[in-house]
Amino acid sequence: MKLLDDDKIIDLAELYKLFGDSTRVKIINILIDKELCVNEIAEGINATQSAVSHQLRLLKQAKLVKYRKEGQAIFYSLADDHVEKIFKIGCEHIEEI
Amino acid sequence: MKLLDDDKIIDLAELYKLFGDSTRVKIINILIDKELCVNEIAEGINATQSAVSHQLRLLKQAKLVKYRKEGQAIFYSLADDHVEKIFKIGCEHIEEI
DNA sequence: TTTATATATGAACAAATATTCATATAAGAA
DNA sequence: TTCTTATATGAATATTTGTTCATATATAAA
Repeated sequence: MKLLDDDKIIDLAELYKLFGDSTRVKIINILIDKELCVNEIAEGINATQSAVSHQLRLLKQAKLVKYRKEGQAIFYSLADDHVEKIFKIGCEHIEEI
Repeated sequence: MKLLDDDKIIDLAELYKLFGDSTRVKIINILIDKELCVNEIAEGINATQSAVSHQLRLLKQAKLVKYRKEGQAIFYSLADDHVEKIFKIGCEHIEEI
């Protein structure tokens, strides 16, 4: 295993940072296997619409979630399998401690 | 996939948070496949001994690294395969964006 | 014992960040 | 158009967090 260069290290840290907040982890968790609109997410995780929207923006920027408009609603879902994979490998780790 | 309860969500976020800082990612990266003492780590990643020591304390608390004393030196290494696994799955993700 | 080396730690400071509140934008319904 | 609903966003605030600096602890060498 070679050392990553600094740019990649920073990218990697930025990626994990997004998983490093409980509101965002809740969002990712609730989006596993389904798509939900912002309000549904907010209700589902007991957070305000604003807080969820702010966090979705970060997840969207990092391409961890994708979205689809339908009327007034905007449905969010996980962007790809990697997101769930990263989530699940973390779960495995905390189960084993 | 069921929703994790709040305690697990918090544990999970705490775990990822540790991967969400470039100094710590560098430490984890440099410890893959070998053990190093604090000074070697500090030199290897261009950080001060103090900064590295502070971060090692966090990694140690979370059991992401283990250590072994030998004379004055303290050799650190990754605690288990999970750490490298989490690291590598993150690498895969950033490679693909 | 004194000196040197390796590591850890507490306090202070600066920077990053999550939430709240108010409000803006956008889309549909009346 | 006006009203309602859904979402986004900017500013302010409070909290968290990483680094630095100084110093403490511990081990080995002289």
